[in-house]
Amino acid sequence: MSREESTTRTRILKATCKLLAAGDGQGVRMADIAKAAKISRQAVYLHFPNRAELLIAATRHLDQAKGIDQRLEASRTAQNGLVRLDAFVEAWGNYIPEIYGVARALMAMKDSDPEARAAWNDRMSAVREGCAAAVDALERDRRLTHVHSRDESIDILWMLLSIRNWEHLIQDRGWSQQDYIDSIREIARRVLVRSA
Amino acid sequence: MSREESTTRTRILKATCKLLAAGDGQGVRMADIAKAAKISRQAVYLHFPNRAELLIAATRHLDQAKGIDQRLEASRTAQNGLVRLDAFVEAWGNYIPEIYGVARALMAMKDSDPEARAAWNDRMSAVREGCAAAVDALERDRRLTHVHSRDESIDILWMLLSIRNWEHLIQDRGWSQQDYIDSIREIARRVLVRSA
DNA sequence: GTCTGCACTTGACATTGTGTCAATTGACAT
DNA sequence: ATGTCAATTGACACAATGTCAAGTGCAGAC
Repeated sequence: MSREESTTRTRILKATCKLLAAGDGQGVRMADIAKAAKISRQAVYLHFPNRAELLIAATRHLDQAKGIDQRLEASRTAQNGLVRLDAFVEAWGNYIPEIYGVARALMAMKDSDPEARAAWNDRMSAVREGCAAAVDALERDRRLTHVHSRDESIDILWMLLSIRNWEHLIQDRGWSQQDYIDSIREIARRVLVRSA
Repeated sequence: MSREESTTRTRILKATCKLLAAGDGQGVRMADIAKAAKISRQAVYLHFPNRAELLIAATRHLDQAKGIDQRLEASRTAQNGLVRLDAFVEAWGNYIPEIYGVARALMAMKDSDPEARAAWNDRMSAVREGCAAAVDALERDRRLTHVHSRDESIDILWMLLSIRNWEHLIQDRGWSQQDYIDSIREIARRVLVRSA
């Protein structure tokens, strides 16, 4: 939200996010986006070279608009590793539904477009950093189970928090967001944390 | 393998599986499959009405050729719930790499084709039944943690064993198959099993 | 032997969606 | 007035899927 600069570029990005969030999913074409932004299809190409770049820009736009960085940053202020783990699970887990539409489109594109793949991996590595920070905080408190190594623990937490897992439970199995958060938090604790 | 009936239909299915397993991934078109099966592109359409049905038939073909049913059945003979859980994790987890290529193509198609989606869900519900059997066996032994309900436990095990999670760890993070199996087994135990 | 049916081939074509190109319009700034 | 810049319009190239119609070659029946 922040600035109300309604440049054509941001109108396109907003339209893209809106259509993808609506969840019709597959059926979002360049022409649909143009129509939603009330410009011609060709005008979209004046701002974005192709569909992949548009989707990438849309995720960045969304990340900024939703303030994901600040939200994840919040978990950094936690006093100890356990609280930090919980806070991170909650912050990211509650962020997923807000970006799912766009994320889904980008995930699909990543199979065919190397640029999209790179952008996606970049985005995911940011999440992984959060996982690493949480794991390291546990380690510092000597509360990390050493069934797995540090790096393995990070990968496991990252896997648990993947958008695909959210999709599995919420979309495919009909879980509520609250049940999802509660379960993932519990699983993360059981797998990563040992009793004091 | 079983029968060496080299009908055109099975030649097409074998070619499809082979190309998809090769992992080039996105770049498998109907024309590629036809060429690999040494027939004309149009002949493929004499046997399968469209790409979606071909992919669906290919997964069925692969499931049968690899004997997935027997392999999963093996875990049913386990004496107790814990052994059964381990056996199921191992059987399914080791099956994933053998079908990943075809599964990936079908997963991609499921976003756009309702038939593919239905076929995929059907396939996945078979895996879920295995998860349910393992959870129920634990329940019978009074070894199931009751942090989650029975149904939630099933969904969680199913989520842990999802192909996407295998993809995350093996493809994206470079884990070995052995590390993957060991970790998932360990996580499943920690989440589902309580000490005797 | 020829006829018939069947599996397959050949080549053309429709369709959908992406991306490109060139000519034009309209507004605004100087 | 003129130049510039964003956007429009319409035409087109390109993949890839899927459809259609005519033709080929071969095996089995009579």
